[in-house]
Amino acid sequence: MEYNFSEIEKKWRKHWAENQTFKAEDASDKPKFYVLDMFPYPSGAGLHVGHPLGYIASDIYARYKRLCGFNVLHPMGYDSFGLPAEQYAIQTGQHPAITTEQNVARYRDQLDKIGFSFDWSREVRTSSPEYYKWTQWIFKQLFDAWYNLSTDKAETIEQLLAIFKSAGNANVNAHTDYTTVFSADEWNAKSEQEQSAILMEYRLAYLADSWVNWCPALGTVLANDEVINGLSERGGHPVEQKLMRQWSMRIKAYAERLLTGLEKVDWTDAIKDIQRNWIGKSVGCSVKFSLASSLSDPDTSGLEDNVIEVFTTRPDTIFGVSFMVLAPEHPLVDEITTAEYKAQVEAYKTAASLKSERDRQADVKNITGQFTGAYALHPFSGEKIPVWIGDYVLASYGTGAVMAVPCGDQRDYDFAKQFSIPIKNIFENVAIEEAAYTEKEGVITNSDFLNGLAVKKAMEVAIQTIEANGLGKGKTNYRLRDAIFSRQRYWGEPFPVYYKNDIPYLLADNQLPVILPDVDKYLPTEDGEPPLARAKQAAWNQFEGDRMETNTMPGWAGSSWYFLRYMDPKNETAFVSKEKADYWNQVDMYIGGSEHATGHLLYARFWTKFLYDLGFISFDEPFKKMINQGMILGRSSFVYRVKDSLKFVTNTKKDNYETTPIHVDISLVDNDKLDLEGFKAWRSEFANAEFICEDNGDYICGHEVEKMSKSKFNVQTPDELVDKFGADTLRMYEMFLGPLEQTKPWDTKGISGVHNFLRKLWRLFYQDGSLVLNDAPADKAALKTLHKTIKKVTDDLERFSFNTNVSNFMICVNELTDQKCHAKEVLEQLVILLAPYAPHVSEELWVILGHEAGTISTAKFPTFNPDFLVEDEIAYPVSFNGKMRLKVALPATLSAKEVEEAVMALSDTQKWLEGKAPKKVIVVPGKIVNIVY
RNA sequence: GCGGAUGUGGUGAAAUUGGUAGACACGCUAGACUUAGGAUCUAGUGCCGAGAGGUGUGCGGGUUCGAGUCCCUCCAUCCGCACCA
Repeated sequence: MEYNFSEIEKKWRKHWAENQTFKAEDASDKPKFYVLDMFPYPSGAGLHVGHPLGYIASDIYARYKRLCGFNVLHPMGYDSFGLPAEQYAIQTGQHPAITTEQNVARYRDQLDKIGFSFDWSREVRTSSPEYYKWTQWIFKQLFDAWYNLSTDKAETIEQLLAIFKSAGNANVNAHTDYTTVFSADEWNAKSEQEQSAILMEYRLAYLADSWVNWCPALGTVLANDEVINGLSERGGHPVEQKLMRQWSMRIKAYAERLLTGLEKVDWTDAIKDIQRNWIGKSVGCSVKFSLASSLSDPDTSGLEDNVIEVFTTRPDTIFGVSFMVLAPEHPLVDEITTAEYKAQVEAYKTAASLKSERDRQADVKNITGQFTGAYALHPFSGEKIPVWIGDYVLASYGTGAVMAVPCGDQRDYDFAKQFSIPIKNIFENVAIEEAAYTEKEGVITNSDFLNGLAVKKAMEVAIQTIEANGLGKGKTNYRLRDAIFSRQRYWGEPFPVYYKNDIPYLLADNQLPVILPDVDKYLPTEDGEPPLARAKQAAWNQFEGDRMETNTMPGWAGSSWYFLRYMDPKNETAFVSKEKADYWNQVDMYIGGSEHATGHLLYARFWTKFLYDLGFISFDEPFKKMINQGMILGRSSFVYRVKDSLKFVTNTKKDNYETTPIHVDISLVDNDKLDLEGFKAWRSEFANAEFICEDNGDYICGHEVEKMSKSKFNVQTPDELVDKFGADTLRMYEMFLGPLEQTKPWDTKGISGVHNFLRKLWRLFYQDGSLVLNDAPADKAALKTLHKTIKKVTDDLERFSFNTNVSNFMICVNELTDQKCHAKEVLEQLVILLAPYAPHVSEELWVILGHEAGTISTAKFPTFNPDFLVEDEIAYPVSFNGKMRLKVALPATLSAKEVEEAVMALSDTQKWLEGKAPKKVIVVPGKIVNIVY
């Protein structure tokens, strides 16, 4: 019997599907283990070999955990709302649901071929109404919640309303920018409209006018992380700034908890650092500067009522302030600018607003600014400080204004030099002629009550004094911004929101889901309204008030909680039941790409914390451990076209001609050798191609490692490899490629090595068509090989070293082959070890070993017995001055002293000593001998 | 500029705590076998050298009996952030 992988694999996939082998039970005596992959967006292109890499690793781990006696949850689904299906709909008119359905079917087909142990009964799709009903429901909870800083958690708006009605907002400590204080009576006297507007300032999901990244080509708003270098991530269209009324999520309320929560999770430092950086915490204090009116300019009278509030991380340098800078968009700019400077300030503001965010950032070297004519007063010295505007100050960070300390900040220093503003030095014994002194150490001078204090101490004293004088207070700022939650797209979740007199209201729970209505076209309306504005009233399954919300939710809405839905995917009365959420709890192992560091992974943590605050789940971090698989790069092939001709020259001779490299489809290339006829047939323009070949008549292509993409013709699909070599080979080969986390080039050359390994394994069972398995007790060498392998495989799995495990299996099979071992006793254990990696052939061999069909996934994982590894002899490497020169086999029982004596007695030792006496002999028992001479 | 990661044969890589550098595999060389199979088997394969031997983990230093591994300087590549006060 031969190793017929295609029949074996087909048979077992059918068996698993029919018997629901991998269905997870919601309750079990076994401990639970949740292994999750980041679910894919089902794109039209299907899977390439890079996609399954993480899925294979997680599948191996899930299968391993099952063998270790865990109740494993290992689900899969689709993040099926998204732009490509919508773009396709715009072009063809085909409803995105149809496109999505087709793509999902193709993905499923491809995934099935690889033999994953997913529990498909739990599949979720973010675009199905049964799923997005609950996405809408969670949105409702966010709308109906505020953040209580006193309890440091989200609470319901109902609770907040009760306080407002009985006591006003004076004692409410909420995360909000709303500063007006009102009493209970005042609140109760307000109109519904006024109350709604105030509550909006507290809600975690809120409507606000915000500056957004507007992409005219896509007709939609994009999140910061969907914009790359001023272009849209999808499509590469230009993006501009625009003020729009948008739904936002008050994620800033969770900034500190998102930061501290990172300490509780087992993620790589790289991802944690990206998130920390994104949250961007900085500690300092706010300081209020009052404005001075000028006697000579009557225009400035009354200015002293205004204050400019700044945020600084260096309150210790307050006496170094020699000017202030406001962002051009700062609301006080118009008010404080004197008549003399009006025109120049207006011109500067206009110039700044015309520059895109991207230009402003790209233009760091070019220092620009404009004096406003106004002066502020130093809070301690009372000195007059000129107030400038400059676009290096960002309106969206801190207070949009800075106190400039040129001696301690390089940007302030450059600005001062540019505009000849005096620079005051407040650092003792530090030269600032060339550059600012930005170290946070040293001693402060020229600074009144801070004189003689070390920087750290001066910060404390400065904050104390500022607070004591009512000039400001200690404050922490975060760079993290609230997340815009509206998109002007069709293919996303509709909001469970309607408007009456322009006040937004939620639909009732029993009206959910609000189903995506049909529209005639998937484009924005002529007035720039989102596509849903095209829907006729009758097209909505729910319609209340004057109009429905026509924005849809962003892509990250559905993916921020899908891991919870897998726990209870069919629940019609809750997004997940409390019991099931308690049972399955956190994701124990999450595998996916690191590109989601500031998007999905941050939002999912935010929603998890929110749902935890409201008591729906009992954990506040979703992903306990995470591994980020590296990208698999493609290997592109090139042909070299001789300039102005249809001649193509082989790689080794291309330097003799003037050529242009052209990407050629990798399916036409085998081991760099081009299929000439295939190439001519590939594209009509090459039908009459001529070739300048190697001397043996072959045409050899050049190659380069690049990202896989259709346009580079270097996409390798898993399907053809599965057909050629089988899923078990593909699974093992993808693991064998290198460490999971590493970026690595794809190359099919090595796949035969893995395939040959499986054939060699098969030959331990069948040789020349007949079964060679025997019941005889295994000899010592075979047991040693087996237990050595058990140990290595277990250890390597625990540290997620999937690649070295493949070689462990190869070594094991090589040794057993050399030993001519066909003992059931040994092979049975080996097959269980291998089952997570090569599940199909393992199932087949398991049956051949006499077990019931389909039971290997519940077998017991072998345990390592060190007794089998005990050695009688150790081959000691002997080095001289650290260089290994010879080996000597000595009994394992020898003491260090005995080893030394035995080694010194060797004639070879004397030879290497060249007659010199050894100065020192180091013996590490069981390991090595080093002789220093 | 800041933060993170990586750098080892012709190629993918291994070396978990400092202890034989290059396991395992691809490729290549030579040979065997044959029912010609993306077979199988044997031997070899870091570099220099006929050999003895020398040399070798991005560069340069250091610690140590011993360094791919620890410390310092520098270089290169990749990823993320970037006027964040």
